[in-house]
Amino acid sequence: MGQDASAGQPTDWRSYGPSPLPKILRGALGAFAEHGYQATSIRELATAAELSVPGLYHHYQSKQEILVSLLEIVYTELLDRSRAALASGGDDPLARFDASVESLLRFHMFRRAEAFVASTELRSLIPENRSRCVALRDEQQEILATTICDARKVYDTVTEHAGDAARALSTMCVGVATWYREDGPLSPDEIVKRYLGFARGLIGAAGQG
Amino acid sequence: MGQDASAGQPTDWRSYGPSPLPKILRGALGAFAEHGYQATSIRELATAAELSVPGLYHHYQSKQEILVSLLEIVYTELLDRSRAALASGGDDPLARFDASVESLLRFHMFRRAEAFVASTELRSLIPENRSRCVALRDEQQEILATTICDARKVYDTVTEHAGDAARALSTMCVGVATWYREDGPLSPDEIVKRYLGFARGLIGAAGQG
Amino acid sequence: MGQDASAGQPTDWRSYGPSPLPKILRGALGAFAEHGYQATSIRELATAAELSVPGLYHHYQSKQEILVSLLEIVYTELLDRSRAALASGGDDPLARFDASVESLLRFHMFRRAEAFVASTELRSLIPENRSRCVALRDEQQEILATTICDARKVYDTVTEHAGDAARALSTMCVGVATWYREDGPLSPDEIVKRYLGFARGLIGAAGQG
Amino acid sequence: MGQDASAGQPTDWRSYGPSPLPKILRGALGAFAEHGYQATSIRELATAAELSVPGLYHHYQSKQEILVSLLEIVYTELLDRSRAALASGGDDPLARFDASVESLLRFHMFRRAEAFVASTELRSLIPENRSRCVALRDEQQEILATTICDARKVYDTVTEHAGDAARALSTMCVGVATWYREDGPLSPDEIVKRYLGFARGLIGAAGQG
DNA sequence: GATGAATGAGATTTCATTCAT
DNA sequence: GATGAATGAAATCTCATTCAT
Repeated sequence: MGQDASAGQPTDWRSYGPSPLPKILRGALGAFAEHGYQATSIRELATAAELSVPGLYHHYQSKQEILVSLLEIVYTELLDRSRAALASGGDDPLARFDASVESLLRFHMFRRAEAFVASTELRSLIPENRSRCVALRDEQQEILATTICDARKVYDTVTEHAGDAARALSTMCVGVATWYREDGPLSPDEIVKRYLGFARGLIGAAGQG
Repeated sequence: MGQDASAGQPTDWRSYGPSPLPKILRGALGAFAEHGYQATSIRELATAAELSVPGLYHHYQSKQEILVSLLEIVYTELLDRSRAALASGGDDPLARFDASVESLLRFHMFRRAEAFVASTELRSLIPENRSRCVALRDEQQEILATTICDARKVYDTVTEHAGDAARALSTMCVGVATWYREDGPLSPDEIVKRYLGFARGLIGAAGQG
Repeated sequence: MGQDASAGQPTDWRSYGPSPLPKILRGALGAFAEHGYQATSIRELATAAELSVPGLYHHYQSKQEILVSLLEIVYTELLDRSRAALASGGDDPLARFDASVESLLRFHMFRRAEAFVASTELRSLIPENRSRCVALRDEQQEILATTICDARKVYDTVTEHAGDAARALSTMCVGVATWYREDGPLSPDEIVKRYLGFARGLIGAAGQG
Repeated sequence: MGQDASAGQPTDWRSYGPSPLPKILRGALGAFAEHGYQATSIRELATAAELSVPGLYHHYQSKQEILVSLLEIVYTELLDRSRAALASGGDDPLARFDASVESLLRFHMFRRAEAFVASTELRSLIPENRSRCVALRDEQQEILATTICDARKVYDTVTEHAGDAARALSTMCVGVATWYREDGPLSPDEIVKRYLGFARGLIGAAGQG
């Protein structure tokens, strides 16, 4: 109850299949991750999508539209998973906090390129598109701030500055996308473990739970 | 008392005057911060430097050279200040840790644009230039890792994974450059205070010192 | 009495119903009138015709074919009406001249867009198509030249240079399509009256008839 | 006195040297006259100017700017010559009328391509540029209307509709640019003579002077 | 060092047209 | 006839860079 899939949402926020991006966006993702949006030409995007240049324009009106489409999908998936994680934490504030952080971490490992591009290329969006994506990102961050606040209440540490802590914590987790490699020395589970330690310490809830 | 200048290094790692960049690099910094390296044209750089285009080429051989010159200066200043901060901490491991973090934070506030461009445009360097800059950055991070390790030894928390913690901590502090504004609601001192709290918690040394 | 239809020709060269163009050509006419042939895309033509792009190609083999089809219809209608007008003038040379001019004028008011496009886009036709249309136009102009010549004979003014006069006169009437508006200050009848005055003066037959 | 050149104005409105256009505009003129503005590519313009494409952009910011620059020069020369012609007519209304018409005619013969492009490509200007050129053209036409009015007063023909007559007359003269060839059967002087006949007839002042 | 002029290469985008369904 | 997808060619324009003066 409550964990059954509703309307195509990911049933399990911990499980990651292959990225569900359409071919063009998958190709664009790779190129943007490698050289950045500005340094990626339409030709590269077309090649990556195994299309001619006008073929690409048949699906998207502009390079900018490709970027927004990609980022909206990414931020939406992140938000969906964050919500699912939050819900899975039940009533225990610390469990909810842990789940939120873990979700953020896993996303930045299993959707490494997506997350990396989403954070580095926000600046490449035109204002209108950017604000839509920033809204999604902020909503996600708000979840984190709330769980921090709640967790701190229970363990009677300071409950102030939850927003600052959320931003710091978020930055820390987002940074994982910068260096994580599937074939690196640490397994995702191990990374989650270590970072959860960092995270609890950061909010002043270490040693508990 | 420990503040004596050594070899032209900044006497006080806490004090920031105006950025000592040559005019061309100062202009480039602004442009790169605003639009990114790729999206900035040589003409914009020349205009920002109040120079003609060939005049600019008189000083730097290429756009790439402008970027690498800028980033080397920035990373070098950061490293110098980190070393000075470290030294100012004397023999107390926790003081050394605090100083390292504080130095990192202050740099990302008072050299906001510099730090932002240095981290976002590393990718725009050609491999050879990039590795030189990465080496400087890594050296700075190594300082942090060492202080973490030392601090933990004293407070008998885990001494493993200091590298991970250093990376996480570093990411967190670097992120400050993304949002800090001189006219924002928080003073630099206040930010330092809060983040030092986060930092100590993160490495498991909260409540001490 | 002289108004009997011959071979589907318009009975009355003075009366104008809605333009009898097929839908595709009507749409093309509007687009060509507004932006010109070169600046009009096949997609615009398809949209204007409420057809898909391949649907449009089902009817016409190319953009060029659309243009030539349109222009041939227009020049043919103009020629037909000129002939009808001429015939309606009976044996009176001046009446024949007046009718020719009036017909030309009315066509350039009531088939304003058609006439405008026909004259401005002749140059956009490939040579083969152009020569067919030019032949039709020249035939029309020849009618005018003949009536000028005949009218002058009667009123013993110079009968030379009828070709020049025809061209000048024709240009003058064609120009009406450039500025005439249905909701303008002058009624078609009023315009005809004034221009007939100009025309008679031009050929040296003023004050007569 | 009065015929000496003042400030670079053409001393004699009847005499035409080679067109004083800068090389780029001269090349553009030829191309626009041949294929029209829309059908002329930047590459053709560059080739005609014996420049590379970016070389062309060094001098003009856009294709549109090339067109306006050209048209403004053309309309300005036409207006200057019209004023000079008017002045040369002294106090005699008919002489002033004749001079105005003759000036218009000569311009459309000796600046054939210029005049042709100026009239056919007005529509290719963006509104702002168009209105500037239209203002120049209208001023020229206003001169014609005034002379018509004055001439008619003297010969007690109708003085109404001078604006209509000016437009009709102007159109007629402009049309000369469509067909005039230097190596054609008629000399400029001969054409002027015939068209002056047409013009006087058109305004109802034939047989006089 | 400033200036004006120039360029090869390449950017994004649009074109007319076609084909399988 | 409609549709969606595709493409080679070409459009306008900008880039980093260079050179003579």
